[in-house]
Amino acid sequence: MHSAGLDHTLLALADPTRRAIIARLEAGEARVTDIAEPFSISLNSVSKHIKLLERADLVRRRKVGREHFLSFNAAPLDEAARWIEEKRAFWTSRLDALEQALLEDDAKRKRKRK
Amino acid sequence: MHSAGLDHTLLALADPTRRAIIARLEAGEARVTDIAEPFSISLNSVSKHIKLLERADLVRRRKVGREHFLSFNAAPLDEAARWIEEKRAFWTSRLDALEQALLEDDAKRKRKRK
DNA sequence: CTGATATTCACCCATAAGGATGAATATAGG
DNA sequence: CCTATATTCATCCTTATGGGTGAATATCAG
Repeated sequence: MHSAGLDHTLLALADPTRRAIIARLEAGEARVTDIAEPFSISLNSVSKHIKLLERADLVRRRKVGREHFLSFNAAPLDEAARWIEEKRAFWTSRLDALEQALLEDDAKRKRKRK
Repeated sequence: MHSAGLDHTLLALADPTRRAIIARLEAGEARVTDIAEPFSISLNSVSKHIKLLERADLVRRRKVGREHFLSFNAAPLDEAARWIEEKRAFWTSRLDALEQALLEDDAKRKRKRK
């Protein structure tokens, strides 16, 4: 299976703290300390969340001296979006088919009634 | 935070076995045994995977006698797709801005050269 | 060199995931 | 009633999350 990347991406997104970190990075690069500031958890815990995000390649790290600047990388979202949209498309077509069936049924009833 | 649903949805999707189960359900309703058949893991393990999918409301159960018919419910995908697409959109606009900057830079260089 | 700052590393803890096995429950079919 | 089938429940094991604390490392500022 070619799904390890997708596994890591979806798992990384399946946590509110990590989604908040990503949202924070939309405002631009940030250091670990900056990212940790709004959260009530320890700096260490945030560091671990960042590690999971890096494993999924959703976050990139640029070291300058003792500071680590993190940035968001949206590329892995493509595969995730593709998978989800494929399932949604399938379901939409299903619903369309159901609607079609209902319309045909309706038409049949009308024909009978006349 | 209103994210428990999203947490469950993304976590449920972050496993190849569960994604395969969903793919299987595209072919229509299936019993637990039917779903477990292609996998090399125990029936019990599959039962647990289904439970996670049900927690995320991605799978619905219809009991008929001793048989449980599972079906796919795409509704939770909407919220997941919305979140991901929002981040992708942000990033796309970013890339557009970068491209714009590069084009302007290019134009400037051309002007200088003439 | 010394002290402060930025991060991680090494552990510890609790809980959950993912797997297995064996027993329990419910129902279908003689 | 009896047996086979469909599924779950109760455990157990291993590994991974998500959190914490304290020490180690690296770098900046005097």
